[in-house]
Amino acid sequence: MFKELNPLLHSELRLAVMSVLIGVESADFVFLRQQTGATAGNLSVQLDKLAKAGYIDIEKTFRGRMPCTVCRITGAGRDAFEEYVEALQTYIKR
Amino acid sequence: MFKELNPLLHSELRLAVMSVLIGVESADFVFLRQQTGATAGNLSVQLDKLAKAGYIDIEKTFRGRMPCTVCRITGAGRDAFEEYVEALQTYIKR
DNA sequence: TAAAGTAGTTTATTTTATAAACCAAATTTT
DNA sequence: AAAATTTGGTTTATAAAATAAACTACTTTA
Repeated sequence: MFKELNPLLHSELRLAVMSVLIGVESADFVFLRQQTGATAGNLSVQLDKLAKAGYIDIEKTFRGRMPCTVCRITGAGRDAFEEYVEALQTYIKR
Repeated sequence: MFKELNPLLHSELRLAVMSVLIGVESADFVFLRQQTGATAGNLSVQLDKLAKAGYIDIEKTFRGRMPCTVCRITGAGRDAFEEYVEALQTYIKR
């Protein structure tokens, strides 16, 4: 009847992040913050969770001496997102 | 960019309940349990939340001497569900 | 009449989401 | 040039949420 919703993606902020990342080659912390409207603390925590799940890669570099966090979606992330959207359809399609 | 997801509907079980109720005139506790696969405790709590939000009406009657809880979606519930689905589109449509 | 099942509710626990507080470096103000 | 502010984050604390476990009350079955 209803497919299970991956709890890692069933979160407003993490879903927004994935939604941004699926459409771009990469996105840095500041860009993700702008797009999602999240606080830095919340974004930092949720990015870590996505990275630990293997859904995104996080590259921490420096631009000059300022930290710069660049994120990319992984293949597993793409798959999980697609599966999540399919599962959602079982709840919302009439 | 992203529309806010109504936190009352952004919950796997409550969303499943609403999804069932939107398609039927009414549904009792046992039917909702079957359709969603939820535990009785969890279902009871989540039904209360939906009722408190005005998204469903709960009628507690008896069938013989056994309790019987009948649920119906309200107009507000229908509206909220529709808005939630629209908000979701901003996250998942490519 | 004891055991098991039905239809739930209440309580307790674990997870989660989120904000607040913090840190280090850079920039701006006085 | 010292002090205050901003930038780009991380860590910690707290409030809210989901969920299961325990419980109640009644009924059916052995």
